[in-house]
Amino acid sequence: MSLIEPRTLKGFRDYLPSAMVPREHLIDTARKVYKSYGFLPIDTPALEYEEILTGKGGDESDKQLYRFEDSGGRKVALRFDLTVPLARFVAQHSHELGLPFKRYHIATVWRGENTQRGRYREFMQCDFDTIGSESIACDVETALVIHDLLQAIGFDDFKIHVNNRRLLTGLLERLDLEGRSGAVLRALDKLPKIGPEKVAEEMATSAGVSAAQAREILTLASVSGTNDAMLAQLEPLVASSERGRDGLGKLATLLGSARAAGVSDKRLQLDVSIARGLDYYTGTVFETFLGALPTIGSVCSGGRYDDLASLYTKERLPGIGASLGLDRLLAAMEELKLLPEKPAVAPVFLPYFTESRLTDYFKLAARLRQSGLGVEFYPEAKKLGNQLKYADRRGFRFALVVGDSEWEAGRGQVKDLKTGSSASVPLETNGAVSAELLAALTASH
RNA sequence: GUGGCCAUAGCUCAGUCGGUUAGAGCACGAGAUUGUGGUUCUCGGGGUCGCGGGUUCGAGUCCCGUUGGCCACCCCA
Repeated sequence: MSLIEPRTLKGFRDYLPSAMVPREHLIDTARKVYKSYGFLPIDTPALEYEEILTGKGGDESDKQLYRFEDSGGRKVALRFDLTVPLARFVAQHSHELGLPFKRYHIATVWRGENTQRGRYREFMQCDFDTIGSESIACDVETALVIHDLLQAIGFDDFKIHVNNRRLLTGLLERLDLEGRSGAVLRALDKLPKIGPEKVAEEMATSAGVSAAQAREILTLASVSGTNDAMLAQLEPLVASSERGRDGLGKLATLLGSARAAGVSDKRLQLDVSIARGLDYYTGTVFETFLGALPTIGSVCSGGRYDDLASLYTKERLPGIGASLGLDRLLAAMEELKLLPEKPAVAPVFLPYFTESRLTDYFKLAARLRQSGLGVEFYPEAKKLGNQLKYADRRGFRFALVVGDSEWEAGRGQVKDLKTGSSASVPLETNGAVSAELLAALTASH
């Protein structure tokens, strides 16, 4: 009989413990940061009616959608991001939620696009959004969450690029290019990659922008310097547009408030050229780059949208949020060797030494766990050397060696696997785990 | 979706001009005086040379297709 070749689909991955441990750690960190700002968890189905998911996002996301007919003949699709399901969710439940509604959502999404380093067809997003408020306070808070998140993950060298789309839409309005903002923005997004001339070319072909118009747009986009200097330079450029002035004012407030909250200008940078691909952003936009690995792209992106759920409800639901690119971030951390080689395990390793004492080992391990210590008991009474080798490879900190003589003496040998030293301590006092044992097993260096 | 490069052991790779039983390091398993790991030494298991077809007396090696990976474009986390 021929065997079935074990394999996974292109762009879909298995996660071994060495990959899963840092992954869970990252998710825990994100959860902790989101909660510290009052965001609440939600979840939605992986599968939605196709019409829910195809309504927005344009041709490009439609192409990348995994869709099929279920056995009941319904047209369904796998969610492509967490924002569209959020829109549906809020439209459906807004009366029970209360506004403003702050949620986070950590879940898998699927895109049938070509794979690349850090880019898969199944990947996880960690979104947080604030729905139902247009206050600039939410924009500030979004920046702070991104900042805290990256810092909590352990990055020191990163930069959040921030912009406001109203700057540009204000200018486009004045240039009578209002309807073509999407194409202009996409071209502008490539500025750092292909340079101003190519961008002007692309704007001419894709949006019919004249050379003079392109010059104005590029002048706006090429403003540089410190945040304060840029704000000053931008002022005259947008002065004639109310929308532009509003965008600039919001940026100034955002930068000032973030600074007051302790975010240094090194980490939050006004960048007029970032625009974000998706058309639904209307105000503040964010992209976050790692100083050590800018080529991997943005690891946390988001922005403000003023009509999140208009496809599903007549209620007006403005919002702002961002998404942490978990897989991209993990790929970056792996490349930068920020991930531990040995996954963390239970702190205490208990070798199975005296075969006839099985129940005693279980009793000892159970007591230690009740005292709050993680304990792994080796399942086979193999040679001690082999068991210690196993413990060493897994990265255990302590081995509690208890053999014939130890059982008889009522004492255990606590071996520090890092230093190789060991100490003999009593196993119990008055029928409970002895204080000496607990102390020896929780000692840290 | 378009284009380029690549595919040999679990991993990283060597394999001459097309020639005989396809190699190394790491990893894994066993052992080196009875109950002490990380270093060392010995031995061992593990390969449809991604898959399918073709050329040839003969293909890991050349050709075509296919699948997968990487990279660029597109798009995006």
